[in-house]
Amino acid sequence: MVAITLPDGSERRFDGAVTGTTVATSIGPGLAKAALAMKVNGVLTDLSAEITDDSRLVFITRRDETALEMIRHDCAHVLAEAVQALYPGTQVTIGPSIENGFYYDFARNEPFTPADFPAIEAKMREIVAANAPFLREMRDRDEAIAFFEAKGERFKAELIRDLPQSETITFYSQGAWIDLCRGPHMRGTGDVGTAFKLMKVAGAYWRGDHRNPMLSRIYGTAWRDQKELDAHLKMLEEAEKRDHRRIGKDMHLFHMQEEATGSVFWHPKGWKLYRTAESYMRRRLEVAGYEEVKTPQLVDRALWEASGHWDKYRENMFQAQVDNEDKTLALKPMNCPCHVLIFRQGLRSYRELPLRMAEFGACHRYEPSGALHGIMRVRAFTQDDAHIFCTEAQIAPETVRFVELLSSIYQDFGFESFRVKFSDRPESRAGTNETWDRAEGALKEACAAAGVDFELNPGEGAFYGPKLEFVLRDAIGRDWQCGTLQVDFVLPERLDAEYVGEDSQRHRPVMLHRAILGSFERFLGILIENYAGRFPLWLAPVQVAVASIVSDAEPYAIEVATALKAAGLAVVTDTANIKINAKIRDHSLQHVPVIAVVGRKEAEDRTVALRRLGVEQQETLPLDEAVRLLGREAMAPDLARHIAAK
RNA sequence: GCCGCUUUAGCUCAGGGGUAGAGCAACUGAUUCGUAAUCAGUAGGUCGUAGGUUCAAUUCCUACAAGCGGCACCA
Repeated sequence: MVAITLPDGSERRFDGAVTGTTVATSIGPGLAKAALAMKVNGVLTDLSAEITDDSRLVFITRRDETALEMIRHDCAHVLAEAVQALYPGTQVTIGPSIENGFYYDFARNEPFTPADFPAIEAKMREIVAANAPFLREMRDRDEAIAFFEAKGERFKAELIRDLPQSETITFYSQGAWIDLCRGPHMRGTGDVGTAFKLMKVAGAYWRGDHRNPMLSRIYGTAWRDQKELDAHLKMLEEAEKRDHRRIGKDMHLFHMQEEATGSVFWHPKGWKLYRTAESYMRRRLEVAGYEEVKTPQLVDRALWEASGHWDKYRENMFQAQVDNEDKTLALKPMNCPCHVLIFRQGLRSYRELPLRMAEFGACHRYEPSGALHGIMRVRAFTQDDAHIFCTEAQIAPETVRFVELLSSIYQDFGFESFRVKFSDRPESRAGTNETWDRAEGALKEACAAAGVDFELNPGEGAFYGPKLEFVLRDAIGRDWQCGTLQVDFVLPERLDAEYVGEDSQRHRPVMLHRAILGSFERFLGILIENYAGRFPLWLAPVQVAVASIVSDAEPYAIEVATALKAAGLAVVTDTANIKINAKIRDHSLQHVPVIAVVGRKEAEDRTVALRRLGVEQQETLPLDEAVRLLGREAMAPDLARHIAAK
């Protein structure tokens, strides 16, 4: 007797072992048709699996999030079958479901191109239409290895060899095609449906290791139905319009060119945006108890040797020599060693701790060519860097303060939520295990105190200490690390930083490396994408466009612009001899938040007609009132709060 | 760095072995027109760079560079 408990609490009894299919059929034909898989006591399982003991059972239907993952996984199998049917000799490797879709890595001498997609997709549709059932079978380990080796599938054979001995080897077949797979799968290839599309090809290293051969990866997207697929494709199209490289060009914010690969040429408007962000950060840091410094770009290699960078990081450093001097200098890739040098000037007291030393530090790193990406990943960038010299006991309270500051700043820039990753000790590291235990422990405690929910990111810490990474997303869902906080017991030791404690003895301070924006370049790139170029008034590089309707209003337009500029606003004056419709269009396309229109009427009445970006409705105000209003609205959020609090 | 793709006017893109074309932008002129494109005209290109094949290359081939999509990297 097997008792099955359903989510509504009802129970059904069966004489013996029973499959999910049988249970579903016993409940009703609707469910029998809709059930794609099931969860038995919380474990996702094939519908055809036998249930031998009393169990809680939940059926998975197409509406469930889990079903979407299964559709994608199954679709990867369908892709693999199609590819092997069309391109004999292609070896299969792995093909998981991922966010929005799936991929499959193939080993083939000639890589795939998007031109192959129509044929592959057509074959996939045939396979789906055939609706072959997914059949699970267990195999003996050695037999499974022999099976794949006989077929020339050496990657699959390698996978099985590396599975733990205890692992059951399961295969799934769909018609004549069979693959090593842990499962589970839906009932048959027909359940995949037709709402899928192959998206792109890419090279990918076997098992993610650059020493391994490169495989040919095909990415696809798959959804429950055509409507969802269309919505996703539409979303991607929209996201493309938010691309910071596109907007940077259209809005004349910056450009990049071959003569300075990986460096940004900031144009006047982009630099204005940059400076707005910088001034804001400078105020926030000052209020938060930081002291700003500036340290050299070029520093003797001796310092980098002492800090450990020469050993661990040299290949990423730009070096410089001078003809008649026998010295090697390096462009700083980080600011920390220089900050320690400032800390070491004079004898420090425990009374000075925590000492928060900030720098908008311009750094150069030789990033691999393939890593460069617009202004998000560059070779020359400016960090909103700071180092907090403190005692071990101060790690937790300083982390809490930092997280609060970061959250408030992200909110001011329009980011309501962000992800936090906790990266612990990497394989290649400095410092003893005991030191790492202490550092990781302190940081974890601090996270608890600050109420930070983090995902663990094992082995990804800096060589000198564990770190928190604050991650923001770009328009198409790529993650970028912006903020960071890193605990460092190593560098103070290496560079011999010390302070005199209450006990009159000398002690090592701990260093917290921390950044909020990360780099201005990356953060502004994400900011551009987040706002799609439609910045709030305080950030907009051009805040008001004053547009005249007739040339009679030109002198007044200039007067209006002058008054707005005097109030601190960034203004362009448009007195060109073109129609007001065209001016509205031009400035709207430039995402200017406010257009102040002046014609004869406004010139006579000494008013302006304000039009907000994308809003047809206008508001006509006396000039002085408009200046006051916009001046107030354009205030940075921290200053606005200050005024509001009064 | 690795795999693939791309590179033609300021921008977006078409073209193709016989030395280039559109729209928008720019410039000139007309127009003074009230909230997302006024009309007409003019000018604008070593077809990424360097080699090679050819009577002839921007087009075909090779190398390099940069960009794009991934992978690896991101101290």
